[in-house]
Amino acid sequence: MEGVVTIKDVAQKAGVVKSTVSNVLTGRKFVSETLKKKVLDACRELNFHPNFYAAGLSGGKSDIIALVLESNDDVGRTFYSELVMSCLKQASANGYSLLIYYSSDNDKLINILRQGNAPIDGAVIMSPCVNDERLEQIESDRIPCVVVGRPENDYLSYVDIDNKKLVRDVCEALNKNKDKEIYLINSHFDLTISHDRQKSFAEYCAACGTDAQTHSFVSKNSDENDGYLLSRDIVKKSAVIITANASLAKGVYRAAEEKGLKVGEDVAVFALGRHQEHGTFAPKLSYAYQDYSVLGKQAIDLLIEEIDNGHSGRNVLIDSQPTFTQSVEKFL
Amino acid sequence: MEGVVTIKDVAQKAGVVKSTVSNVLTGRKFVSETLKKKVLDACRELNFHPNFYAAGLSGGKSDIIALVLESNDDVGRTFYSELVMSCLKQASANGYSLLIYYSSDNDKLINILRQGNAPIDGAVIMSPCVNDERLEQIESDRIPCVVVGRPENDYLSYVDIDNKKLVRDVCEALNKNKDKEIYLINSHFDLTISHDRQKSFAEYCAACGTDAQTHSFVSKNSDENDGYLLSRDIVKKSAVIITANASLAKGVYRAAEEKGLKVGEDVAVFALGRHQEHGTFAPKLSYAYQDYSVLGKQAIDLLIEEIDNGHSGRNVLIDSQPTFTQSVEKFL
DNA sequence: CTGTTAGCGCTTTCAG
DNA sequence: CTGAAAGCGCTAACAG
Repeated sequence: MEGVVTIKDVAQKAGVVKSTVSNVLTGRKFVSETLKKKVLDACRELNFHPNFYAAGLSGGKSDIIALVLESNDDVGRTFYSELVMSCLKQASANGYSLLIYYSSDNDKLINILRQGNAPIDGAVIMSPCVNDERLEQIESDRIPCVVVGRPENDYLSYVDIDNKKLVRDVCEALNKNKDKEIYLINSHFDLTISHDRQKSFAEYCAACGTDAQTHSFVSKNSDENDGYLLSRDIVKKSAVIITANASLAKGVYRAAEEKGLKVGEDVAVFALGRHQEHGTFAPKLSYAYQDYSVLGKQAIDLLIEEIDNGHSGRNVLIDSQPTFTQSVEKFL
Repeated sequence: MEGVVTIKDVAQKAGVVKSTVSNVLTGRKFVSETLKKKVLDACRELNFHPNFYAAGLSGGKSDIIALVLESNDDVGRTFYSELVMSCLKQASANGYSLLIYYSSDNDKLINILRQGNAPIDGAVIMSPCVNDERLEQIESDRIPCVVVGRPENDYLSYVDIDNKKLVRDVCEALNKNKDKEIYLINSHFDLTISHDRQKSFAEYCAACGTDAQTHSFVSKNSDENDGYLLSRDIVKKSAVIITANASLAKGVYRAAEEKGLKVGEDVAVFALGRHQEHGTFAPKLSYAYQDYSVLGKQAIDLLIEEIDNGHSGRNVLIDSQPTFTQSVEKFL
């Protein structure tokens, strides 16, 4: 009784033929109750478990979802770990295991997405991985994919923070009477997130009769120094400065201090992206919390939908709740 | 040029036969440089990528490591997430992807470990999953496995905190002059960790001439109430009470307060297991930090060793550094 | 409703 | 050193 137990053994034991066993197991074809029971009993007695590779080779599902992460960016552990854990939880809740690819080899990462190259039914991809034309090449025999963060390509579904709404909300909240000078210090334009924010900001400016051109800036490194340099000339009484992240905001604080302006009182500062504390801010920085748990969960849900029903073209935008604290206190 | 590109296509293009391509790709047999180049070129031109399932079916490696978690216990997210992230990092560093199974179906979890039932070269298993005789059944055709935490079975390698050393160190540190009454409030004996701690404590008692029997207790629920009930009769001046976890310690604090005893001064309290803040303790609780990052990393290392060289029977014990603070202040 | 047959794409004998 | 053929275990046509 040694060696691997195959459906052939089960078939013999149950007194049927291989395909009947297969039909019982996959449930794709009707089999009489009597035979079904015989087969199931035989499976149990022989302790049969189907071979994963063989099933996959002949077109079965793997019940595995991939999470594709690029390991180049150091974007902090807590960030990834929240996404990973929420994907894991949601995938498991739906009967899937989670296979995590974490590599800096973009080529390798992309090849995973081809049909049959990896034991997966679909993949959730962290945005940076897909800024690549090669993805387009394999469009034909690609497995279902969902991207976290809006990708440049328009043929992939995605889940993202609703950045446009966020920017609009923040602008409106901090410039209720449209009597303030409002500015956006954006991150580099390689990121689609920057485009979305810029666009929304421009729309807001248009509605206010403000010149968006002179009121928005693109930062190269998105760091404190950039924030300082770009805000130096614009910080003034009654200015609202919205930055792409907390580091840039830090620079704005410095510029304000240099001019003897009080953040929260003379000038409002708000960071659009902020996940955890990046150092301390006095007065406390207002920001929008990026909830990667929700992103992960929604991505898995959307992916499973695509696995089951094919590409829907549906995308999911998630509301990001701005937290208004000391740094905008007098502007609310 | 459509459809899936197989080695057959590559062979045709390169003007050789299938097996030659295979030999070049797997490198298991010598092939002349000229042909090798031809084949490799053909692969590149056709953008060939081997089919994962087919390779697996014929005995190839998957370069995937499984992490098997049981989802029954609510043992806090931070706990698992540290383990997951460290395994992910270490696996990736060695060219492996990490496939996470997170289920409450112990049966399903165990079947994964059979050869060919899942696309994995080996598995890291969180301890609770393996307390099961069924594992023994599949001993013959099981993939390489490493357990985090000492399993009951002696045929699996494992990585664990060195609990024996920890208990000994703590006992010695808090009872330098052997003039204190020292107690152990252990967790339930289903856990091998409790056995290890008990054993070490008994050894220490023997060396001190203390009766271990009357100085150690088994808690059923390992919660605050258990800690309170079990310690009520033993808290007294100059008592050292070591608990299995922070919840039990909380109960000891309560018992001490009830008797008007000061923790850290009249009575020492130390928690062997503690990963993060479980509420606040005043005075601050002394405890041993369980570093799951190290456990994960070591588990992966050991597993890869087994995948490469077969079962070594080697286990890894990790030092846990006790942190002595206010709750044992006057006992040091 | 059940049984036969032909592959899935790859590795691996075993002859040339 | 290279080529033909067998088969891994399963599913999916198709014929009974």
